[in-house]
Amino acid sequence: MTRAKIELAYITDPGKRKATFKKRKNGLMKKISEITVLCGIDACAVVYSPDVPNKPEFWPSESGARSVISKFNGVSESEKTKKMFCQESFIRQRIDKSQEQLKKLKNENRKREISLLMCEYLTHGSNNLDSNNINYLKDFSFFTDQNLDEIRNKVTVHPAQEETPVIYSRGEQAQAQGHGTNFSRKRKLN
Amino acid sequence: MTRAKIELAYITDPGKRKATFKKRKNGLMKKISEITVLCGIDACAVVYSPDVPNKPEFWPSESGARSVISKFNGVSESEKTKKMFCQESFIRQRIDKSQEQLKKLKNENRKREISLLMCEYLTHGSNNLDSNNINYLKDFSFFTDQNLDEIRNKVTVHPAQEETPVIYSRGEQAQAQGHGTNFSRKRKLN
DNA sequence: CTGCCTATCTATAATGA
DNA sequence: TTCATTATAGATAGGCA
Repeated sequence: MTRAKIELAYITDPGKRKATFKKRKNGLMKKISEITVLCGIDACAVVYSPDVPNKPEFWPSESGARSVISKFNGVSESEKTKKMFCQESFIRQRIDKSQEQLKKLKNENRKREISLLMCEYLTHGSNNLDSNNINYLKDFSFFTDQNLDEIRNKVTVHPAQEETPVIYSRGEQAQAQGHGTNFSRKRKLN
Repeated sequence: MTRAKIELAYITDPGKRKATFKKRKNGLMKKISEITVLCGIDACAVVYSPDVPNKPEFWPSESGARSVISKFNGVSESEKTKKMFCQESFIRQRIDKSQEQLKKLKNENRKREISLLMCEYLTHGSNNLDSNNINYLKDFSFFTDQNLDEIRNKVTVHPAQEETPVIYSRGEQAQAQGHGTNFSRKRKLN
């Protein structure tokens, strides 16, 4: 309870000073917004918080304060801010796009890698399927399943049309030779 | 006597509005000087009086206000700009990195594509090298040259070691069959 | 207008959770 | 440290000179 009359002097106790600052800062903000609304005028306040030397706080808002201040030094800050925001979102879009493209390429790359491995295997027999290659078998079988689904789909929809790459149909053979896995089959989305 | 609770809305009566403005303006000034002294901080307010559109009033003093405002404009703006610049360059770095990775992946992808084509060609003969495939011949030969260089390099440095993929050595045959180009040869950088 | 008055409203210092 | 409380200091709307 405010028993003590405020003595208009610097508050030495840090805790008290901080508390007082917070309360009075809020009060100030309220007063400013009130006079602004009641009297239909422009007004603003700028306060440098203690312990945060370079981060002033403003009322009624930063843009509002900037608007008021720029009135008398003739600079429109809102333009700047807006411009910067646009630039930033543009850059973020570019990043997202690149990342997506990257993802696609990685997948495509993986697919081709597996196909190459298949080709190598079919050309030289199982002696090349050593411990270094065994790690590819899962993907091998997965892509084979995918290709099989694709082929069957094409055969059903366009029975006379055969565009499936040769290597992919070889992949089917390879799987038929006993390298199937329990990978779940996923339909290819065209 | 303040019998009526203040309703936070524009005061339509000019006389009342003016009176309120004057009182509240003084109160505001007092509050600002108080918080300034009590908490040892910099603060200022700028108020545009009604009927005097282009002549704002300042506290704690015009020079004081200008000092605070210039701090506000100068320091906070430059900080912001700096920060934004940092953020922007960080984002640009990410973009560059992504683009570079993209480029590498594209190249790798191309290489594998060509290898696949080689494989297909070797397996089924030249009847598959139709007009759709002819466009790949340049890259085909380019990568073959690259692979040849790589192989020769390895043979020179490690004569007993043979790790070159089979398809690549097949590529050498393919080129020997007469598909060479005038592509400049680039040494592979390990 | 300009101040002053005063009943009431508002802000807030000190305290406790 | 941050909220909620509360009693008191401070601010102020409307009236009046």
